[in-house]
Amino acid sequence: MRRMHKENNLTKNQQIIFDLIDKSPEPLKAYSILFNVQKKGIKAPLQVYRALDKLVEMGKIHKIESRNAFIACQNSSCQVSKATAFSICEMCEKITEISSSSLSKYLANFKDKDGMKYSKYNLEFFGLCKKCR
Amino acid sequence: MRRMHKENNLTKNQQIIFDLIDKSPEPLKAYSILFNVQKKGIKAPLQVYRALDKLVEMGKIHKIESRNAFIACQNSSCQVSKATAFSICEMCEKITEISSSSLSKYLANFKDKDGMKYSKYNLEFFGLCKKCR
DNA sequence: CTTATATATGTTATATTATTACATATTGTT
DNA sequence: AACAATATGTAATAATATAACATATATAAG
Repeated sequence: MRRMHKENNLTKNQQIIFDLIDKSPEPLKAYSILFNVQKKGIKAPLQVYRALDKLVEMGKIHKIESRNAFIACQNSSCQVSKATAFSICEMCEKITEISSSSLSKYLANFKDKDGMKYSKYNLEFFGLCKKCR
Repeated sequence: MRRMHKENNLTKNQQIIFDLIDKSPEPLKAYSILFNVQKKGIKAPLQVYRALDKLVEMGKIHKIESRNAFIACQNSSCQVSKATAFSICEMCEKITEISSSSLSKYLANFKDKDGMKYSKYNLEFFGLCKKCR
């Protein structure tokens, strides 16, 4: 290996796994990722989960919590993901990252009754997409 | 058993599991629930998951997706839960249901770029609670 | 360049979370 | 009483995720 992570470069495993997720039209699950990268030498679940953790941390991908699946960041790529919102079609499972500045402003400034402000949030909307309606 | 679910009554297993979650100060995980209700005759994971599914469907409890844990509804109890928001302390894991009419109004009326409106949402905020700050 | 430290990888085993499949029982309705 | 719908019981297994430990590579400091 030439070098590891200078600046924001990805390591070998991270790159392999990011590429797969990034070119996928739909969110991928950890073991489906594992299956798809075995030919590239990634053999164990832990290797996948470690790369996923780092990629999430960097904001390159997001986890769709209600689906245990991972999707490449579709917004301001490569930023740390502290504020995520997704649209999920309950029929066809099409999942899209929502990019709405009014929504993100509203949520970033939201304070609860005790005045607690939050450093991070994840929002998942459910409904029917155009096709499925 | 005398009767099952007339009106909104819970069945035997649902009641046992709801009572446990309702009196718990913190969200409970499925297998911790299972362990705690084995003395009451509920022996298998599936019995727990089935009751949990129904209770979520009825809005008596909510699932905290990022934690795979279940919490009793703390808002308008016993309504179908289509709109949920939680506050999660990343230090002590204290989790609270957020009850803010402005937030719920904002989200219930949110439309994305394509004009898509949603029938359901789940929002999880992360930060540090009062004690942990 | 060499050493130290942090980060990444490889590997095995195992823990945790959730569902499939099938049989039986109870409820509410006709 | 007969039926359909819902709930329960049980065993097996699938799917998701982490612990523990060894090795390798990268970056920073001397």
